[in-house]
Amino acid sequence: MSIIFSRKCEYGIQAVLLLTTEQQGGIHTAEEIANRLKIPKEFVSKILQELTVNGIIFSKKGKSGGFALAKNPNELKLLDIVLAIDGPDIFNRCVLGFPNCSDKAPCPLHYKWSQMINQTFNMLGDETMDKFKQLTINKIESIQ
Amino acid sequence: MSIIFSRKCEYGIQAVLLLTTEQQGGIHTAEEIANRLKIPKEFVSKILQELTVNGIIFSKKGKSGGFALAKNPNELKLLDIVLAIDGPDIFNRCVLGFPNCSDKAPCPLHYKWSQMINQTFNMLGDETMDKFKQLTINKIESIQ
DNA sequence: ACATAATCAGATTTTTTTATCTGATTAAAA
DNA sequence: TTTTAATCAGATAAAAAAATCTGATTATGT
Repeated sequence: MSIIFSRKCEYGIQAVLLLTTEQQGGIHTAEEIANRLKIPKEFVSKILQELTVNGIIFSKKGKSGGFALAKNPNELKLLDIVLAIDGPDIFNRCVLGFPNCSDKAPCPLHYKWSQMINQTFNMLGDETMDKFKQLTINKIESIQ
Repeated sequence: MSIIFSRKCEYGIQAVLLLTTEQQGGIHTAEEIANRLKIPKEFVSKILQELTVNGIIFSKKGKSGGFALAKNPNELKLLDIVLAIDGPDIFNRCVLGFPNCSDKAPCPLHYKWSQMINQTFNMLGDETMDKFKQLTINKIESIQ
């Protein structure tokens, strides 16, 4: 199957979106996140840890602990989440897998693709956060 | 690692591009294709078979056999190749993995993403074939 | 007709990704 | 201070994708 993001990355983005729908400081446990998104708890725990290490979210240990957004959602870009989870490969690697693809020796998709990548992966910055939140809330509800 | 296309799909696209750089009817063996693209021969053989079944390329069996483009390159779209190898999943599946994502209940990336998909996956139709061929030749040479 | 060189088909192995398990550590609440 | 409920860390298992192997079939060229 062709995929765009790894499963890990999909779950990570979903989790961040869920946290985004809450007030700043609204804290959720890994189990709660897993249940609402219907994804494996242990797996999402690992991903939440990576997001924590990379400063996208923060974690509170111990009883009544959990996870919450570290940044103001307005400053958050999709780029940051993907970088935190899967690293820079998706941006460095040629979309068709040609090893020497570059601006100077571009593959047939090179220009359109990097244009698209820039547009898409910076999107959480220029969308208004209200609209974004609303869409996300709809989505979370539609899962349940 | 986040990827865009499966490895299988990448190899398939690369192989078709290689065939595109030849005159219509120019035939190449799986081994030749594997060597020029520096990808595993047995794996690309399988992929070439799938492309054959789906009518993207045709195969000639026996001695002096091999593979060649089945269509006029002008009629060929990236979409066709991806569909032949990985099926329609990439177009049906939500980019963020939300199970109920649709036009009516869109995920935050839904609209931008489908816009991008349409632009990108139909591209081999509206690019002029000469330019496309030139880019591909550059690319193949830069690998070696 | 025979040898050769290719595709084709299916099974198997290896590697990577996804998912699970176990236990340690942390901190709040009783 | 003890119990409880959470993150954290590392090992392991299961599933999927990528790669390899073996042999059969096909058709060309000698």
